Amino acid sequence: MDEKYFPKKVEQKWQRIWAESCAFEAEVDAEKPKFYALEMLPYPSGNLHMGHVRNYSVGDALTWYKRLKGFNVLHPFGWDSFGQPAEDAAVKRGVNPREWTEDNIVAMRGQMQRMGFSYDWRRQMFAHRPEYYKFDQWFFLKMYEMGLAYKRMTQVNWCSHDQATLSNEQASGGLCWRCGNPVTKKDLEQWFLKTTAYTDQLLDGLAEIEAGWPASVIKRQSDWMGRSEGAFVDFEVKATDDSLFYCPIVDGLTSASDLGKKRIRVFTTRVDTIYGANAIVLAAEHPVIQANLDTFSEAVSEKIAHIRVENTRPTDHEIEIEKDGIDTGLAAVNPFSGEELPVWVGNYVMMEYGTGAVMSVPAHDERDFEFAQKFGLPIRRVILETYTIAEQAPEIVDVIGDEHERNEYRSELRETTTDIEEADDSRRIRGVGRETGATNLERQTASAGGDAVERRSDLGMAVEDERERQRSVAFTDYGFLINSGEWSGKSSYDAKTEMAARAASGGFGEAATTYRLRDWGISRQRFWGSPIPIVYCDSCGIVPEKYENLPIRLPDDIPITGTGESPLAKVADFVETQCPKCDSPARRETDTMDTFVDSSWYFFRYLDPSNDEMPFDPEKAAYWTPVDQYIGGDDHAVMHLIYARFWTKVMRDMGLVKFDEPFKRLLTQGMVVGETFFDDETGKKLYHMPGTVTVTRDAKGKIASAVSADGKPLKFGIERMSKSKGNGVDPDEMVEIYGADAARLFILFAAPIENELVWNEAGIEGAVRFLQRVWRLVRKWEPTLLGPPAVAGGFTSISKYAGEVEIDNLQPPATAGGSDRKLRRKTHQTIKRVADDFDDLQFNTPVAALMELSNAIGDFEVEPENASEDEVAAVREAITALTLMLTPYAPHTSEELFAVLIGNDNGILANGARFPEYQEDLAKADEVEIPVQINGKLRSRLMAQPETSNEELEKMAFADEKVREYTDGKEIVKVIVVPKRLVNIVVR
RNA sequence: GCUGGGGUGGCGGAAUUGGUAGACGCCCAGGACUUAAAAUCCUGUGACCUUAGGGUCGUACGGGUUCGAUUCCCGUCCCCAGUACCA
Repeated sequence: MDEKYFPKKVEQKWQRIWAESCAFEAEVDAEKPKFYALEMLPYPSGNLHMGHVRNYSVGDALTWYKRLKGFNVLHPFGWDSFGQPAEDAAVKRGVNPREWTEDNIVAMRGQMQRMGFSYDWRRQMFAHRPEYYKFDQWFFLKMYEMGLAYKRMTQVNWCSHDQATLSNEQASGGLCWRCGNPVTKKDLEQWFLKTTAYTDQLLDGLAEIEAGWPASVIKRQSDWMGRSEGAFVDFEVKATDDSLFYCPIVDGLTSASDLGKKRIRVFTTRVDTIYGANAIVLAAEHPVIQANLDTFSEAVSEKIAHIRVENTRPTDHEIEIEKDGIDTGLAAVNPFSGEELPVWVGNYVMMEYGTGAVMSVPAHDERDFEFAQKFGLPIRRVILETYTIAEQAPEIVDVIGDEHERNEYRSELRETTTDIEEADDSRRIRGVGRETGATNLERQTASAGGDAVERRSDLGMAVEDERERQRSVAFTDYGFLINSGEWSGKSSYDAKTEMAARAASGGFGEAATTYRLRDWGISRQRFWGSPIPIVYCDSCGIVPEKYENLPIRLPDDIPITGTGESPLAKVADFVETQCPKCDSPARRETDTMDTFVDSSWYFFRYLDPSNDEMPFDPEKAAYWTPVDQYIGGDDHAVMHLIYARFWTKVMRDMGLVKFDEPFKRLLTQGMVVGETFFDDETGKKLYHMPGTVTVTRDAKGKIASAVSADGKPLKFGIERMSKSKGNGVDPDEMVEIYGADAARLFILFAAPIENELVWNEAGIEGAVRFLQRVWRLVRKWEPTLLGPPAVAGGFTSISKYAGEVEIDNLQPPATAGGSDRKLRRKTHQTIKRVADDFDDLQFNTPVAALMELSNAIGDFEVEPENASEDEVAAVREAITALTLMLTPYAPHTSEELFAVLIGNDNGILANGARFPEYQEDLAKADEVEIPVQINGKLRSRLMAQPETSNEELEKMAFADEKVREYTDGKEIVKVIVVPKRLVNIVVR
């Protein structure tokens, strides 16, 4: 073995051996448990950035671990290679999108391979190649047959200057990203996939995967789909001149009963507040408004037109839009109270959600409150909060609310009530025998030590102020109904359900559920995507292509200008075709599919990448899928992960797969950010590489000033690392300077995987140092180490490449208690820690454990030349285990060291080696340290056998000199002994 | 605003889920080796006090529960992320 560790040499050697031995190629093998490890596929921008490296380093570490644990691991890679950047490059530089994409893939694959990631490259998929997008089209046709793909009019962002459709990002701020002209909305016919047909399944399925997914992702998906349970309520409309009023009957929005009544339907989640309604507010686009525009006064019509125009303006998220609206002069009757309410148009009501009409209840809804205040509408309170009620009925307090609220009340109730009852309804708790109600302020005063009587008199004013403040905002919680006719006195929470039922039985509404999730618009007026396989025929209409005509190929060479409608529309060869039904001349659809289509099912293509008939063989899918672990950035928490889940459910309904959820477990890794320095004169950004920037820092480690190599002061900040930001560390450079193993080790050690990672150069140097230390250790012991490997589990089954290697199952040395015994204990404790952490998907803490083990080997008192057989055995076991466990972080280095250990250069780790086995009897400590506390303060420590009884420990504690100091002459109140943990003596 | 997640040394972060707070690494300081430097190795490294044995404080802040709280409960402040008038 080389005296020094040369990462580059080692890495190139093992990358070659792995490739030659096809080490990472996996096939279906019913005998072995499978593990499908998947990382989100990248867009081939041309450069790997550190975010990618982090993502693939985690995935690869897990892959190595599972492989060493004996799983048949599938670890594939592919390219999300359709999409806008290729078209932008074509526009800007006149390059061919296909060539540009292919070149980028070649460059990035080279970078990936230099990092040494263990992929089965045979299974690589490319979204932009016809062999793949053929099946995008295949799925589209299937969904069309299933009624899940349909076409309808919708609005797109449109730049009339460039004659181009724009994505929301390209139209941000309401201006075209290219020419800066204002963006308008344009109606276009677009294809949609019916994701809404699966909304409930997508929501309910979250429960199935909840345990394996980050809570934040589950939450965001659930919010995105936005299920709200509530009720529809129909309000009868009255106009001053009824004969002029026209109520179009629109499904779900309005209704006309047999009595000829004209009704507007509102959606509300809080029917219980309906007695507090002061108006009905409609969206400007509401059909009832639009149908009756001529009956309104000119001022009203103008205002409505104005609101409508304002609504189409793309909104800037930062600015809160001021409430606006107008009274139409129409009236509507509250079906519960019989009260007549004015009908308004309001800019805060959206046509796209619910029914485009709301009942305005200012006392109990913040938006309605704001609206009522602005226009001087009456505000009537119909719910009182629980506390106020409690004063009237002091025996029983019902608390209805979320977990947090209930906790808050529960802890207060403990002080003031004799009994707490947890009701069956998990949302409620009930305190019995409560003394008094109290406001927040009173409770705080009380807990600060105020006397009850004094509190009431002295703080009376303050309490009133507090109550007044509460009246000045909308009260949106549940409570008890007042001013609500026959419902007064009821709990509003219960009334909500009962009132919805009343609406249904009275024929003026029903319980209803609405969703935020819309159908998925997949049409893109772009070139670089899968063509939608549809033909328009003058006689047959919309005709799906025949399966045998797939793939509908993209033309090879077409001018791309970035303006005008879909570029494909300009290619006559593409557009002109024959009707698949009647063979007469017809036109092709020229829109292409959203690239999210490609990423919705790519992970199934890996299972069967060259299948020409089907997207994949269902039998192969039955073995490999679902994905056991998916890893990627949380920027895909919503769209991609909902679409992929939707696609899976559709495939299940098509009979291709037999499960509901594609990803059992999801890991979202945090961003990699870097300190970025700006040269003020040139505007250039620099990443802080050694020697390029001199930095001074303040006491907190924050940058105080930065100076470039040539002495110029620089500006600085922290930004996401990427090529486009100009602050990306180039992975190739990392590999060149430090080696791939060190880069991977550092990136996994530096922070928990879900945290943001601030890249710093000193840290990676630490990783190199650690690898060098391990290298030196092995070299130091090398003369004594040759022979069969020395750890149980190390080598059970060995592949054809490496040859058979015997297991050397060491027995614990007879002379327990020496330094060898200590090292063996550390070795086995480490094995347990590392395996447990990997199983928990923790990648930073095992490194610390491995460093400790390596330090322990380094601290071994005996030199190799004087070591006894047992001592050599202990060291050999420790080094063998260390090397094996280091593999997921530094596979090249581990292979090289392992080859030294066993004298076999064939790549044993990649070809059948096993993770070391933890042996409990060896890990067990001979002695444990027992801290002794007096009144909870640490005063002394005892050494004891782990099996020492509680009584014995107590006796030992009292015998301790230091303990005596604190206990002599004191009364012993209590002694707590926690076995193997501690002794706490309470004295007075 | 709302929702979710957080707040532990100079820094990244540990802590068996209620039981010795600060593992491991980085930075920094001192020492050994060297003609010298680099590399390497050793020592120290939460704060304050100290009679050198230790003592006191310390996990954003204020309370509570407990023999014991970074961990559980309540309140306050701050940071990050998501979201945006979703009725």
